[in-house]
Amino acid sequence: MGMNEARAKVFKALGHPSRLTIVDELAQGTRCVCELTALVGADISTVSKHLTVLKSAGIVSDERRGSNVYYTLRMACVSGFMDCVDRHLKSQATAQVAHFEAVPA
Amino acid sequence: MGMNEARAKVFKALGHPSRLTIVDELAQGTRCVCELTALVGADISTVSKHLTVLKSAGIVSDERRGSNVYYTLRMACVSGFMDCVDRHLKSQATAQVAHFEAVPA
DNA sequence: TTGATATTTGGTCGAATAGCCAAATACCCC
DNA sequence: GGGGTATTTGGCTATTCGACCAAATATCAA
Repeated sequence: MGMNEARAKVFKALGHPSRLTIVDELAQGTRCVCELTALVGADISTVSKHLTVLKSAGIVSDERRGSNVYYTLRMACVSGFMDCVDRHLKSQATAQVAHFEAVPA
Repeated sequence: MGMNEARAKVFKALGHPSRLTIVDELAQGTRCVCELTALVGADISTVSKHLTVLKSAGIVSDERRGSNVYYTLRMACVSGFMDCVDRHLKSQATAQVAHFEAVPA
């Protein structure tokens, strides 16, 4: 797999609202599938597949403990980039407002 | 658009090898569509559509000068995260090798 | 205006994604 | 082993994506 293909796989894995919700939660600590399912609010099989995507991109790891499977965030720097994206989105929103306000009524 | 939907749009836009190639190049400076097309090696209409995706995610901006359109990277922190992803991919590769080597011949 | 170059847009088609349900698997407790 | 809970996997459908080609648009120069 080429350099950019490997990178793209990571970004692609992060490119879904439910998966970002999961990553945000895992940034707080390890969680089991049932907890994440309750959080996301989709079918458990859907959440399981989202977790498979994150895992195969190397963003999370899983570990079975008894009848539960726990997932852990492995790419801590994701949170840092998330902050960067948020700042950017906010500044865009501001620019957008400024643009509208610049149009005479 | 919800918080995580907006974020996801950014990640999704970055989740394609050709678009990462473009972003890497634009990190070096502004480029016209023709330069990026040569770099990516796909049909110019395909590259144009990739640029539309990046632009609508707010990652790049465009500006026409004469008959050319120039694109500029607007989300500088992408490069920082790219480094983080690369470090992660490298450490995974190392772990993978270690895992194989741990298996007796 | 005509012709040439640069870029975007519309159309089509095959591949990939995301969701749900149902079935399979894993583990625990009895 | 059998039943119950947790999770994954397979199958199906609808939607989205990505690539190309062809046509439209924009700019420039003659």
